[in-house]
Amino acid sequence: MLDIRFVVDNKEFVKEQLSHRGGEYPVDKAVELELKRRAILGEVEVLKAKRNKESEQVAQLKRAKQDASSIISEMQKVGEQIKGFDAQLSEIEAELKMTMLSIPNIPHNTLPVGKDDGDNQVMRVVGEPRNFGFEPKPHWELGEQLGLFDWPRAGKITGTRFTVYQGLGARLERAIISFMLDTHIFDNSYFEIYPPYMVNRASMTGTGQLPKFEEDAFAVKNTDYFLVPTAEVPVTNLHRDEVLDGAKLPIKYCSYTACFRAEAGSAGRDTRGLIRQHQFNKVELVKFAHPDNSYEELESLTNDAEKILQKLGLPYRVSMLCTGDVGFSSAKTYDIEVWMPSYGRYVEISSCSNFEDYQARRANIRFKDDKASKPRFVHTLNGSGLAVGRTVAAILENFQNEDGTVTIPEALRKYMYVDEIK
RNA sequence: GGAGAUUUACCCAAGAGGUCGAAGGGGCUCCCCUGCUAAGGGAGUAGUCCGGGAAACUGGAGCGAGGGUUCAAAUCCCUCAAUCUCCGCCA
Repeated sequence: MLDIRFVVDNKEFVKEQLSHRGGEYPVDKAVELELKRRAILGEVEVLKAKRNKESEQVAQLKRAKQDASSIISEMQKVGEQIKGFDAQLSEIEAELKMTMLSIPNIPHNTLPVGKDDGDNQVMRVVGEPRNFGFEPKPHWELGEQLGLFDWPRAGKITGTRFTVYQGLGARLERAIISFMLDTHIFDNSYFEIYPPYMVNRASMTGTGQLPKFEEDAFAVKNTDYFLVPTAEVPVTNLHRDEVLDGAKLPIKYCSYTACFRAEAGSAGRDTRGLIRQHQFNKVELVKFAHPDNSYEELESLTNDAEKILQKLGLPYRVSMLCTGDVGFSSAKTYDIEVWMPSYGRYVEISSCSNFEDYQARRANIRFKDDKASKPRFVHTLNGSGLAVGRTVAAILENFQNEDGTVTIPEALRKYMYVDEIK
């Protein structure tokens, strides 16, 4: 969430910046509520100060065994007034909070102004799509022929958009998870976290999935828990309501989890293969950074994620999302897209974002440079490093051979114990 | 799932409806004292959030969380959460 004081003091600027996202946001309403809140707060606090003083008088009179009934009856009336103001205040504060939660982050000024993904800016293209010299197969066909996946039975035991991996398919998925984690731990110096797959409502709100996007999440019946849509949620919330030591920033975490998404708005899209699933694996990178250098940290986080594709030898490109395409909580996002022959285009495999203090304010994650200084909000960043299922798809498709076999990239062989899938 | 206990500041911990933003330890910071160390003596040590103010300063909130009772709540009542012990069940 944005800083309400900043919004009050810079209302027109905020509205102008948010207009680049397209869409309407209740900035005026938030400002109005905040001003009302301050006015009532001023009144009620005068009354409370009076009550505190007079109650002190009562205590003294009682100790001296004197009569205090006139003050008490007067304070009864004051108490009623306070109660009325407090009720108004909590109503306004609740409404203000909901309003602020529905206002997205201000896009960073380096973003191209644009409407949708057509206006994103390609930063670099690495590697070249291979010239096959034969008709390449999509990964779902290869996977079926090689016995890596069992979608009919996945449908039977669970439903659509779920996958049963088996044999070398299961091993490939597991190998990629280990390879990604090891790269980030040993090459890139991240600290590994293995969190719960369910989180409570406060965590989902802290990172911005709630209240606006509740229909995208799976809720666990008879509880107030949600299945994690990404490790970003549990890992970022590790430090919710904490004050971190500024000297320890940046804190760098990597985390493997399964991820669960309802894909509510995606009916009919990517129905075949591994691209869009209700349950998928992902290795996530999360950073808690100092505001002074969070944009450098965004560059290095993106490079860390790219390193996976480089080591695997997969062709990819990196784009900066435009103002109309950047996510709700993000100030700046780079998408990393891998070449997917069956789609004949690049497909998103990682999304690396700097949320600045937007998430940190929601989740109340602060730091102090030293003991004497005031706590400030950290900048939070995250990015996939990478989505595992889509990596499996990319490997199968990009490294397939004419005879239907798939060559395992060098970097994965020590995790796979075989050089090819046949 | 059942029963009981606990939750107070950096840590441990005392706390009666009014004198409590909170005794007492420990730790930490500074000072004194001894050749150094150990020991001893003294002083300091509530952070945080929301207001007002140019500032000095000042008002309010804050004892696990949220409600309630009361002129007044760490203290009484209710709901919830976490931790511990025992029982049950289980990988």
